[in-house]
Amino acid sequence: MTALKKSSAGRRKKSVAELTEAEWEIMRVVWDKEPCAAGTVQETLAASRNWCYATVKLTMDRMVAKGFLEINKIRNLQLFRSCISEVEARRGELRKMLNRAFGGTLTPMLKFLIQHEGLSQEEAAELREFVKRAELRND
Amino acid sequence: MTALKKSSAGRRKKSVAELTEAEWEIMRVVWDKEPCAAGTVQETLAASRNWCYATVKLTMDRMVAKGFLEINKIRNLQLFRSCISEVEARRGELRKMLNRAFGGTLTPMLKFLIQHEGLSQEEAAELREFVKRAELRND
DNA sequence: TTGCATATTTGATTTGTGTCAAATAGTATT
DNA sequence: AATACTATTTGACACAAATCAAATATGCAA
Repeated sequence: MTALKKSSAGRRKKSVAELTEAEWEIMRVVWDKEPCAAGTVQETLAASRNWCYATVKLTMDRMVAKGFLEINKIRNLQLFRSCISEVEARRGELRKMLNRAFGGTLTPMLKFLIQHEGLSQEEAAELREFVKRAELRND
Repeated sequence: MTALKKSSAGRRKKSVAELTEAEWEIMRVVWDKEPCAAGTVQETLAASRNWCYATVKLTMDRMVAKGFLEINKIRNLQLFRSCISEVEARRGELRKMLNRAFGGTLTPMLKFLIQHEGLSQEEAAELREFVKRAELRND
């Protein structure tokens, strides 16, 4: 069936996180700089997104409520850090996509990639390399 | 870089569609039964989603506004048909996921699959088969 | 202790999605 | 034409996300 592994032995709380686009942007900065203040995130994103401080801060507060971030307060300063890993976030995104567009299993997506997304020879070779390595690991 | 092919020669209008979950559900029925009436879609989905007719109809009307569906009217009956293919919708979903979670390129995702999603030996073999076939086609 | 300079919180607005109930309109049947 | 259906349209409402401007609070420096 080539489905994504649903759940293995030791299950973490909610390993399938679903972030919005804005949340992804913020998370990337947090993963990179945590622990960090909202102002730091806002400044870091200033180049690409013209968000004012209040916007970033409020969004981050909401992310705390959702369990994506947590705050560690030092005097008047709130330092944020992530509660979900990039792996979990990626897994969530991937799973959502697979469920929506490919019936939840991997095989149809791979087929799609090859049939419709024009995997070039080099890309295909690269993919094959990955597969080989995966097989070795599983031996 | 193993990026998704951005755009080839003959470009259709907007081949990167982004559907909501509800829209996906409706689209699946439309692709399967088009041309079809809103009532048909509502009835078909009745088993899984308890939506009343007006909900489905309004959502479909909004999808027309977005260019996902079109209406062909016969007397008092509106027959809907899709304006985007399943391939386009899948591509949109895939691209969105790649952009958000993997920097927009395929390679990191494949790596992720193998490293974190536990591709089994059979799955890996299956994948390798696909790759091989893809290579043959590209020769 | 008086203020400036941050950091934080609040209150609001806008937009989009999900969801209907109710009002209309059109067709078909007596 | 009057009735009974079915299809369509309209007018909400709730909620979540994105987005700020403005009001507050706090800490440091003169």
